[in-house]
Amino acid sequence: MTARHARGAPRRTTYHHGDLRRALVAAALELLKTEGPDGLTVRAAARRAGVTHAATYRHFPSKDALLAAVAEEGFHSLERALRRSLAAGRGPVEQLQAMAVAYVDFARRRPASFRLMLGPGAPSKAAYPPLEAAARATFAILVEAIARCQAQGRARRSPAIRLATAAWATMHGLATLVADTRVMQMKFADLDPATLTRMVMEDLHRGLCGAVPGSRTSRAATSGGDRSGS
Amino acid sequence: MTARHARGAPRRTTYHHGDLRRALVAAALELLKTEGPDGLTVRAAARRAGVTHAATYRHFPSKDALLAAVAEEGFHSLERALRRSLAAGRGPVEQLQAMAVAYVDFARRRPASFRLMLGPGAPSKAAYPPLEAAARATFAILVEAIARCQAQGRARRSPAIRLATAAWATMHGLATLVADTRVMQMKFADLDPATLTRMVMEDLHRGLCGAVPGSRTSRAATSGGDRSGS
DNA sequence: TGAGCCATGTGACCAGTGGAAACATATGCC
DNA sequence: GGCATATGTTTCCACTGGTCACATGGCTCA
Repeated sequence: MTARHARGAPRRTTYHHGDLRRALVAAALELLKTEGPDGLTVRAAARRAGVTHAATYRHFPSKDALLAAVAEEGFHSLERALRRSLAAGRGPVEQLQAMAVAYVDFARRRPASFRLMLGPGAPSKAAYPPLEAAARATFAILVEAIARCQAQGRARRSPAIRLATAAWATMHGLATLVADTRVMQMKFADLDPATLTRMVMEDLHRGLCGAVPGSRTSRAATSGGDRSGS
Repeated sequence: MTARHARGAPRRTTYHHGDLRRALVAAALELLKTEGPDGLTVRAAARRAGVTHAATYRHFPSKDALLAAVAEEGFHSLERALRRSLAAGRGPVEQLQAMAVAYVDFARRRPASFRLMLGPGAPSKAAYPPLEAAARATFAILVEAIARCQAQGRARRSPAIRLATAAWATMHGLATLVADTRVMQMKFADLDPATLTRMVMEDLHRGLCGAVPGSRTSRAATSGGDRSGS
């Protein structure tokens, strides 16, 4: 029997597929969304594309390479989402907030993709230049937004990289928490992620303790805060 | 041939192992540290314990259960580390900072364990009550530290859970970035993680933009930031 | 002291995985 | 028209997590 085509795979009449590479990436992405990371196997993707699993290796040297292509697609999606969100905010600070919301929302909507792109098992960007490029382009938007915030004049003497790291770590941490719902131990589950993100970014922006007009200015924190005795 | 004992596994003379369960967890942990997550297979762990892979299933119903035991051990380690760090700081804010450093440092020292405990593929805590308990005990330390910060009087009107989330998201985000070194795109790699963590937590504490005496107060951010149009 | 139960370990097996190699087919270029 | 070559198929491999029948021997109890 030839090419046992699984359900969903349009019966192929021609011997050659035509655009198998794209089809494989699409199939893999679909599997990732519907079945999760464990469901994404080379064989399943090939089956879905109506092709033998070995055919995959004509287009990708390894499973990792296929994953890299899927991750790349994910970065493009994320980049588009970030750009869209950017249009919403008026000032740079609002823009950064909106981007954080979009970032976290991406992690919520497509957790498996998010993990594939930024999680532990992610394909090495060094090994796949296009993936690296896609990732870089995506993060550039973020970095620029942060830079604009600083340019706005409210940045402290801290070097840019430091503030950027704080912002990036915070939103990435939130996104990770949201993507891996199982870590939702601190019961903020009743808040929708967008609201949560907006709040946390606001906290980050204002600072955890100080900066509330009317409240006592946080002197202890600003000057040599370290040695404030117990 | 009986019990092909791999290198490192002490030749067993007795038929029964004696304490196989513990040995398996230790072997798995060791594999995790040395070979990474991919190297941690049931068969490899069993081999290292000087036992057939099937013997594993006398003590753990599945690989996942073994992983859960390893993760549990990880939480105990993390808990000890956090408690130690706690002793270092004088005030509650310094304590929180120290704990963040310890948390991130754990992620750096034992990235594979960290991922197993808190990453995407982590065993479901619902399925393994001891694991859940260990995790809960660990996070309790964190939550208490944050609560102490608030009790200190510098907390804003924000509900506790909100500030805790911000702090937790930030340090977890940092730890994640550190554990998955591949994401180190924003080139802060030249900073050692501890310094980086201390800095970021300080930023979180002070706020990204405000709280600098002499600079303009961030009016725009404090009032009605939420209902920015569209 | 002895018998046997039963926890524990073994060996053989299964389906499924990622990957390699040899073979088959069709497409496009000369 | 003919053939090189890109693309897909078959078949095989080592390995994985998991199951099952069987082997072993430490423990309890008569």
